[in-house]
Amino acid sequence: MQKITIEDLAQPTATPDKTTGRTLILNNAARLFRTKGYAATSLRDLAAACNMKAGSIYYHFESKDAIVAEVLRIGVAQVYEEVRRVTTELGEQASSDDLIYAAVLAHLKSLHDSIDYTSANIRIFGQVPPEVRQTHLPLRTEYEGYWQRLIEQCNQKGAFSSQRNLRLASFFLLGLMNSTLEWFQPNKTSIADIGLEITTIFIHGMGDTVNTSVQHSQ
Amino acid sequence: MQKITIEDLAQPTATPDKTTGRTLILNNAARLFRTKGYAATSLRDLAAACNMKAGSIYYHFESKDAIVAEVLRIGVAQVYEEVRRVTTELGEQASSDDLIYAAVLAHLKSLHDSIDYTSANIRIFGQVPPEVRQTHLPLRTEYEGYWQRLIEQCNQKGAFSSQRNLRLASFFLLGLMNSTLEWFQPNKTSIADIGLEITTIFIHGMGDTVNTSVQHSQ
DNA sequence: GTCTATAATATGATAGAC
DNA sequence: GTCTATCATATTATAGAC
Repeated sequence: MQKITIEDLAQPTATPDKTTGRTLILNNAARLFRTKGYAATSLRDLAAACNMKAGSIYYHFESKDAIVAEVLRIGVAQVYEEVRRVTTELGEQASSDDLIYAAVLAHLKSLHDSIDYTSANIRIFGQVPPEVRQTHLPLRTEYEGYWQRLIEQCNQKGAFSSQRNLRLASFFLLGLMNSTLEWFQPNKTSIADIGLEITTIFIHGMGDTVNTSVQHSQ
Repeated sequence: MQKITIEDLAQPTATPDKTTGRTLILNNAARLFRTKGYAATSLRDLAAACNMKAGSIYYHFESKDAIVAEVLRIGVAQVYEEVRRVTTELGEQASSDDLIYAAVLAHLKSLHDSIDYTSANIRIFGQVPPEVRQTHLPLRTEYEGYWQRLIEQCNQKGAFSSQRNLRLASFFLLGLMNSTLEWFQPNKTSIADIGLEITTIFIHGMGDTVNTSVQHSQ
């Protein structure tokens, strides 16, 4: 569980800082949706944040719904791609501890690297117009399924007690990781430390008397 | 960990079904805020759900902010009171396993009993006007502190490895429990089973080879 | 305790100049 | 690619009848 460090996680799909029209609008939209909510973010607010006027936005997007749909998509796609990348890189023969730790760290790092998009996704998913939500749902479900299969793979390697409910376990782990968006403070504990703590508790629990889970895989 | 069952948890402060003015407005407001968000819920929507006209709401509340402030307060207070009640009832000499299981079950049951209020609280907290949020924050922080002290008590009884970060642990447990609001389906797994699974994983982890955590405390 | 009517303002979206 | 101006509609909140 020490092979992958936070420096090893590249950022091929990280949010670009480009200040051109479309990307600028999306970045500001993600931030405003996250902080103010979907309905409370007016196109005048958004335009002002981009140093534009409201009418100009319609050159780049056909509607407010089109903007929020793209913000939602990016919020999942960034994380999904990164988690898939590091787990694929580890390969089939990796240990369960290594797989889970790498996936947890990739999810957490990506989540906080693109925090405006990922936090907006989680916060406003339930608020967007039903058509937008229905269009977005399959991508969410697909990513949840990716984690379910990851947990099942680890189970088949004998990593878990047969008493555990695997469907619940993947919901627990995702919910736990995503909740970091609401309380994480960079100056208190690093993402790498939080990832290690989450992995350790998930596999061994709070009461584990083994020295640490890091030494576990050595 | 078998002493407390889901039937033992009374509901002294559960949301009343009264259809009188003020309570009717609050119940409908909680439901609409939860499903549509804060800004997207208009006072016309709310009045229509109460079979009223928009103007009539101002007889019961002085503003939309006053309504949402009360919805937020109830969302935390219901859960807080119930968790405090069952942990106080168990007393100081209870085992760590019993304490955590009872608190987890009380939190989960209360969360889903008053789901419109609790889910609204979690979903719209970040969207309400800053003054409302600041007024509500101390109650949230106090409840989080209650869990931190509970975890610390269990730690002093020797329940946890000294390697674990107790501050993170309470955030993990709260985030994990609250995430059930987004995916819980009553026909798949009961709240009691989810509570047992959460407690077991939190204390012993997914890889625990002990038969079950229930037999643990016998 | 609920109604109607209305004031004052904000919203998403469009049309057409530059 | 951005602007101004505007349409049609929706919003919170108030005043006063019943």
